[in-house]
Amino acid sequence: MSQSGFEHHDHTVCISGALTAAETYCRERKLKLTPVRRRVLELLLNDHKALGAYDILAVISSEGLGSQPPVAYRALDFLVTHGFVHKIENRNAYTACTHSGNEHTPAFLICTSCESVVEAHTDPTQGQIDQIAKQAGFTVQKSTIEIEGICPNCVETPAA
Amino acid sequence: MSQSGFEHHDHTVCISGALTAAETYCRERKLKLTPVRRRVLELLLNDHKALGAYDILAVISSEGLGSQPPVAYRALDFLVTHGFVHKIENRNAYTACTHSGNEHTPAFLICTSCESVVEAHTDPTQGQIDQIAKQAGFTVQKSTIEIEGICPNCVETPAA
DNA sequence: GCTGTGCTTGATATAATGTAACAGAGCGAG
DNA sequence: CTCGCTCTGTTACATTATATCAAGCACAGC
Repeated sequence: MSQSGFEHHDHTVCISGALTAAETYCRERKLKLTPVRRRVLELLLNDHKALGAYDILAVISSEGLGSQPPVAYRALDFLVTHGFVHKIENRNAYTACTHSGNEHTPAFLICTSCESVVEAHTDPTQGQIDQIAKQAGFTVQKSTIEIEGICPNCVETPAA
Repeated sequence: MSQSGFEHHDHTVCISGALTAAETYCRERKLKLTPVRRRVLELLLNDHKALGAYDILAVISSEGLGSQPPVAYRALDFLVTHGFVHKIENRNAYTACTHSGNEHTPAFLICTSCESVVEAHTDPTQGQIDQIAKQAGFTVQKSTIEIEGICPNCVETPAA
């Protein structure tokens, strides 16, 4: 992984790293990374895009892992709750967390051309948001930061 | 209006100000602030909360202004396109813009207790987001910033 | 005044996204 | 071995959003 997140990288490392991190995390807390849950996480790790719940359902269903919407939504709930996956609100879609394990305030860069999603990070104690909240006497529980635009790859060669 | 946005204020001024601003804007550009569109804007101005499209539809329908979903969605599209209304993605709901007319990068403070929504503002040239985007070579088109938490009124008296 | 053009609305149907609720399966603790 | 827990299977439904085509309406130009 590099600084920007849009560069080429050894993606098999991305996947296996995140999977083993998830396995470790679950083992430590006696959570069950069941076949459905694991498979959904794998699917989302497969590339840095956001998949809709029904896209995911279509795949796991074709693999005999459950064919009804609740199966997909339950797996996603689990993965989101434990921080393995984030929901991209403005797409109604889900993407694997690329910083598993850490507490974080993610900010997503979403390319409107190739639909790549990169998870960046803000320092919550540094930003304007925190200032604004403080000034307003507002206690922050959760931040959703989603930035749409054109990624460096698509500036050069649209829809890479 | 004050700095934080959660204080009491003369809300009739809020409403009439935003409405006349919208009227002026439309007159200048020969846009049509038709009865449905105007009424939807009014509804959203009525209080600083986010309303779902079907909440809005229920009201306008009861007033004889159109009873099918596309009526509400079209009015909302118009209002969003021209910046009179913003969509709150994590609620699938809509709220009136309280800074009509200005180009802006809004950040929403959403109280999970009373569901109030306050529109704050970031300086896009100042924040971490801009830095992150620059570093990644990412061209920003649109930002979605939604902060959930507890507003100052609800800290004192829950669910005010 | 007519007429054509473009935008707005009306209306039907359907797609996409998300949940409630309950029954059954599997597994570990006692 | 059985109780209790979590996870899964399944049915049914709720909510959010859009595609499509027909009809109205206003204004520009003739």
